[in-house]
Amino acid sequence: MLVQIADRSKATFAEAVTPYGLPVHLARAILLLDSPAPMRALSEHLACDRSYITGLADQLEERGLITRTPGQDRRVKLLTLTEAGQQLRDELSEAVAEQSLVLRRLNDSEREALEPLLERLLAEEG
Amino acid sequence: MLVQIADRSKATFAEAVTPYGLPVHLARAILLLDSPAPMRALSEHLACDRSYITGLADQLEERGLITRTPGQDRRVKLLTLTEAGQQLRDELSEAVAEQSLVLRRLNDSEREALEPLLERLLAEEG
DNA sequence: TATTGTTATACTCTATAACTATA
DNA sequence: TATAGTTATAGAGTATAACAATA
Repeated sequence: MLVQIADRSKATFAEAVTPYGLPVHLARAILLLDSPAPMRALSEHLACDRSYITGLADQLEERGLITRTPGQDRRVKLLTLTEAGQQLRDELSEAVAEQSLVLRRLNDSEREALEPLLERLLAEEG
Repeated sequence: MLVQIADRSKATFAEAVTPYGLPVHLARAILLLDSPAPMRALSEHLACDRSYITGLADQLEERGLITRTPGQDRRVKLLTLTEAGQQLRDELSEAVAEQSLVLRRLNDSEREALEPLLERLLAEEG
């Protein structure tokens, strides 16, 4: 059931996001770019290789949604949302929240009951 | 969180299953073959194309785990577990249950609390 | 005509390995 | 020497399209 729900949540996310013409991973990346972040950080959050982030960043840059700016450590590149990126991020975040299964199907007290259970499931071993 | 948990559940499933030398999809197929089923049914349960099932069935057949038997409708082929397949299915099902996050991390009352919430999340629209 | 399964092929996603530039 | 990002390439996984047999 958990896997089914997660699959649906992913599908729901994809639906919420496609009107904006963005592949899922680009949308996830934008939502993660709350503040400028090194590409390495993205690769950890998205659980993928750094080389894959390069491709995502290329696409986001082509669409004018981010810029790459060098960090204090000059090996690092910070991905920073442009103004268009910021705006899109706000819209996405609203659209995703609206469609969210958890928000649509459960009321406050149910969500409060669900959360600790999920936390236990996610807790580290031991 | 749901997505994270599901990803971990999938990873856990994969770990439980690899000692048996089976790719995840073959293992899932075997577990679904509780009783002989048309390939079409598999493709729906696994949410993939029929042409992909052909490949899975080929592999399962090579390993001597299933046979293809024609159905009453002679277009249909029923996938049926061989004796070896049955046995492997039993072992798999035990191994998977043992590793399950939900069984390992939650006690009975917690599982009872979780289930109705998940059911609401999965409920059809309306 | 529509459906089941098959075949061949092509595409998408993602990782690996080798590279550069810094540290 | 180790790390961040890049590049080119390869592989896994999966779909599409055309087809044969049956309904």
